[in-house]
Amino acid sequence: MASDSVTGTAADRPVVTRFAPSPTGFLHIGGARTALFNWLYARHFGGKVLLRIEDTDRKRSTQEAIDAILDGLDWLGLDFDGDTVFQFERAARHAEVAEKLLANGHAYKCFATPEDLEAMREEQRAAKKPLRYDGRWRDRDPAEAPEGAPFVIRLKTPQDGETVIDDAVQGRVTVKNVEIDDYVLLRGDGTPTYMLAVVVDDHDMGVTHIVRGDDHLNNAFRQLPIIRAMNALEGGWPDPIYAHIPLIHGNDGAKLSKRHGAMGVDAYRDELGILPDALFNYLLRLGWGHGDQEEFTREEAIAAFDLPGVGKSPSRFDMKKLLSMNGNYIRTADDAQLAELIAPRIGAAADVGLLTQAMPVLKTRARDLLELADGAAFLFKTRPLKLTEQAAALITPEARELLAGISARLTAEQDWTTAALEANLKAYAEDLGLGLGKLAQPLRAALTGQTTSPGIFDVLALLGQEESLARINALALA
RNA sequence: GGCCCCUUCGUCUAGCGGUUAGGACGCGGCCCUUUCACGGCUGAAACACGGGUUCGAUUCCCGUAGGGGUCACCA
Repeated sequence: MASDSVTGTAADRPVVTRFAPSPTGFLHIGGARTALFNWLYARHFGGKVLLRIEDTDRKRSTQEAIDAILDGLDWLGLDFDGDTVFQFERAARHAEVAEKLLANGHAYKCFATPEDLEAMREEQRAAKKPLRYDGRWRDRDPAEAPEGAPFVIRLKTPQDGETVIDDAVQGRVTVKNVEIDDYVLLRGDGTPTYMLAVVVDDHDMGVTHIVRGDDHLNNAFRQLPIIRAMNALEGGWPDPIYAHIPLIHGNDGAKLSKRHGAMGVDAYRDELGILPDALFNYLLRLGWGHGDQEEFTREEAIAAFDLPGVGKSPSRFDMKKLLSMNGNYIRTADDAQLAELIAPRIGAAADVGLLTQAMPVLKTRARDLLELADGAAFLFKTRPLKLTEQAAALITPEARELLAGISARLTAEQDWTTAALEANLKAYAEDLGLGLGKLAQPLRAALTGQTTSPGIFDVLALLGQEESLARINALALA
């Protein structure tokens, strides 16, 4: 079973997961899915999900990015427990741990300059040897360093044996300890590196399960020695359970490009008109499966989600499928809510009441909010309507004559309902010995300016008698 | 290059020694139909390759190939 199951202790504690983005940009698709999986896992087991902003890179971290990430998470409906932790504020605690490691022989001062190290790497490259710190100060007496020379603190990692991680997603992974070099814990200016900060914060926050992208799998082997050293020193530092989830690639198999996932989730909302539930569901199914089920409510997702269902191979982002799923969600979404969502996209003329009324026939025709707004636009067009090229082509002299006939009948129509309108015009078509299509298409062009629209009787009913007749008469033969 | 990970239809996935290899997106056809959609039915489409293990491999093991990740005083 488990190698030296220090992991057993973390498994016995109530689940605590965390999402730890670095605020150097928006919340992208990969980050959103990592957040989602952490959230789902904690919710499934009745545990907690914590949020930590990894802002120790002062040059690249921005408030805008923090706001964008928080906003994106909120939009997706992912809520976090406890207060948000800002990593930079904890620098003193990180340094404290580094000092403790140093004082107890688990770390040491390294006086090598960046130039020394670059030269070292250059040699290694030339010799085609692995690039890694060679431990030149590991066993050297600090007294040999020039007086007052700057130094960093490096972790003294084990040199023999191997480290085994039973990853909840990747399975058992083994790395020889010689592969892990003595990396930097505390920089020359006394600030902590990421490698130190994550470990200390995860411990202090009580994180039991670390669910993150598998680009961090190698890091786990570097972080474990800190945990083990601290555990040896003061106890209470059990190995966490690791779950390294595969990354998401673009649909060409390469890294996410600007066209797809590299956009922030806010762009999915604002520029693509994606519903949060749809993105939630799509992301859930990207890299995770549960039998044949494709659609999940949040409750179902929480009930069904677990790590064994996460696949081990990277997945490609497929916009087509996202759109298809989004269309499914639009079709089942509340009419009034959809109306509120698209009204701003239509403009000042938009009327939420009318939009809500029209929504049942509009929403089967859209996969995203932009299409939905486009589809609704005819309702608010002002006369004279601008016809599309295809629509204009339908308005032949014969069609104008038909429109005149239709106008006469509809002017006399007392019962302006879809059913009555349908009966009326079908009878008319029959009287003329024409297929309904012969009437419907010119009528559609006159009413909407387009060749495609919801059912023609729905359009008439929605537009109302007065507006419908005005649009028809504008093109009917006088 | 070293190390680590991955490999079922084009894509997301189900499968956890014996299945006509299932579903979804996309694609083709048919039906519905006033257009476009929706919906229904239906078709084409996959176990990367080579060795083992086994009565039997998509499934277990080892290679090969391909893909990805990672090698900072960045996170």
